[in-house]
Amino acid sequence: MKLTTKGRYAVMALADLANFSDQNPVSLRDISLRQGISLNYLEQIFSKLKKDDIVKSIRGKNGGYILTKEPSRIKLSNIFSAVDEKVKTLLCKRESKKGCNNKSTKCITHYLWDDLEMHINDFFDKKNLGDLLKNNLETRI
Amino acid sequence: MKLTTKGRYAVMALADLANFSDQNPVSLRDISLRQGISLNYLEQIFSKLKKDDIVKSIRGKNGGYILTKEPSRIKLSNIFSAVDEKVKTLLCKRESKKGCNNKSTKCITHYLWDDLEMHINDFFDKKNLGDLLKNNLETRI
DNA sequence: TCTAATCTTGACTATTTTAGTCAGGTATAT
DNA sequence: ATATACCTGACTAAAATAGTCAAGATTAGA
Repeated sequence: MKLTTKGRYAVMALADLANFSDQNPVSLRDISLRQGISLNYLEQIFSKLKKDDIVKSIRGKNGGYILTKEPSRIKLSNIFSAVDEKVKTLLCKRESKKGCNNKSTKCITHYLWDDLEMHINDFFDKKNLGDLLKNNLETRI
Repeated sequence: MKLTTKGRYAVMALADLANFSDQNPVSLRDISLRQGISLNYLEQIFSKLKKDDIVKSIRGKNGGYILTKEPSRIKLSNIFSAVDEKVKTLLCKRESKKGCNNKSTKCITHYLWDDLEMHINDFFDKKNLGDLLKNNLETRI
């Protein structure tokens, strides 16, 4: 089980965005330089964030991105789902064969996996970008 | 983020083992047939489970595997760590560059990932094979 | 109006991981 | 003896990851 860089980068980039945008949009180029993430990759990530209405874009010179809402109103679960970072529990492929996914008899790990999935989603649902920024401020010197 | 089949299969196989071993060892061939998991793959998995002392083996005819302890004493976290199913949080590779992993300044997502890792490990630490068997008995018809 | 900075889009690709397979062994009950 | 198990290591196809690359569309400012 692993977390991918896409979700991580998305969070880092949005945190950067929140930090550096005072009214003015922030360009991906700046984020790329500050966070050490490839510009092209950031473009991919931001197109998804935009589609899910987490950021909005301003084109042309001096353009860039800004958050559509306050950091405290952006849940991490929103960010992850935007960039397809989700918990996949590898559903049993044996539905027809052994009756998992069949009302009466689920395979023994079925509920366990469901349970974990809820647990993790819950975790990300409770944290927002604002928490992260605050926390980072406290723990940094 | 996803869970792999290896951990899932390990749990299923061990549950099967617990169900069908009344003193006698259970062969992988039987587990393979009952659970629909490839025999060769099971062999790989069980060699790891054995190395971590979760099962022991009896070779030769009428041989097989048995649990080394009661199901209630086998934590799921033990099983997963045995088969290398672990939470990998993709540590930032930028240690030297930006100072993550450096005492004073961790990158903004660092604590978040640590936190999640603990959260998940905790989840698996609290559940054991016995719970799973009991639960399965209740929910099945 | 030109141009540089910026977003936009889609196709492409190398690497790694996953989920196994395959081949050949060793041990032991009967 | 021999069939039934475990044991081990190398191999591999498919998928996911982590990007790169190329060509365009928009717009601020000179």
